[in-house]
Amino acid sequence: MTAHNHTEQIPSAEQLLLSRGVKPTPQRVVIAEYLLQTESHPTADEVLSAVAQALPVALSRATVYNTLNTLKEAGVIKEVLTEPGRVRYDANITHHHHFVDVKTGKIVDIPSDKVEAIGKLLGDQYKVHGFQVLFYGEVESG
Amino acid sequence: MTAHNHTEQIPSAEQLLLSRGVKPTPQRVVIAEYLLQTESHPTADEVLSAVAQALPVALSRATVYNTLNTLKEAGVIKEVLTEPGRVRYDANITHHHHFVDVKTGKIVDIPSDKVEAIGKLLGDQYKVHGFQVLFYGEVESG
DNA sequence: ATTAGTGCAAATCATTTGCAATTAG
DNA sequence: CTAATTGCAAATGATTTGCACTAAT
Repeated sequence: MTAHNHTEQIPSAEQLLLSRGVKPTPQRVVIAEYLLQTESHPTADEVLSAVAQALPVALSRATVYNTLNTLKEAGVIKEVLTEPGRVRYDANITHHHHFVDVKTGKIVDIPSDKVEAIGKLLGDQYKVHGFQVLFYGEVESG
Repeated sequence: MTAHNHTEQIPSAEQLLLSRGVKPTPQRVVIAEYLLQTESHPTADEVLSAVAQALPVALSRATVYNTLNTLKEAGVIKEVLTEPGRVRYDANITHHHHFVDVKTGKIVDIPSDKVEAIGKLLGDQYKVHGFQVLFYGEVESG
């Protein structure tokens, strides 16, 4: 039950970009909208093909990369490293972790509070600024 | 106080390869030896330049990649993903985690038992086969 | 007009692959 | 001789960059 009624509480992608100091060009808005509504942790290429589809505007590969980097630097999205050779993106910028379903390859967000305790497990010779957990396993379909 | 006396308890790289069913060619032995004695989590390129140095044998980039893949598949080494775009390698094949020192970029191994508890933190809708923690912070120099 | 942003094509970087030459059994 | 391994160079895939073009102030 996530918020997608008609009385739209979610800030528009455009407002989000503005609030982060990123000029909301049509390309950027479309990419941000796509990332905000998917849970698929897409690569740059996946963003391009998904967005090239229902396309209200032309979009080049270079712009996808530019935009992803701009959004990342502005804190609108995060990089996710799960496999060698490609970067995935996630519009969930809350501190959280990932679970890779080894059967389907699906990547599921795991909220931070589930694994919060981790930050305290290392001795005090380590100052932990943050951490990132990548789980591998299977998610119950039900 | 790790084992590096002269009464060498450590199996030779050659024996290690044999025990894993990998034919110990000179190139493979040299690469394995290098990985076994470093804690630097090198990339393929770093392996190449390090080994090209004190070189008892010629070595091409392709062979470095071939060997790293062979050793990985044989379970002699592990991949470590800490940054986009490149793979690092670790001859520590015990189940463990990593700590990236944000000041120096150094990557330190964290033994599994320090964070063991993590596997149990998710609810039972997740069957956790394994997990990988990447810490960011600072290590006390002392 | 000036500046930021886009798109194309070329460049770069890490990695892989095809294939001929080399080595080991 | 046969099979596996190496090395070179070309190919590939992801990402970046140079630069001319366009849009917005």
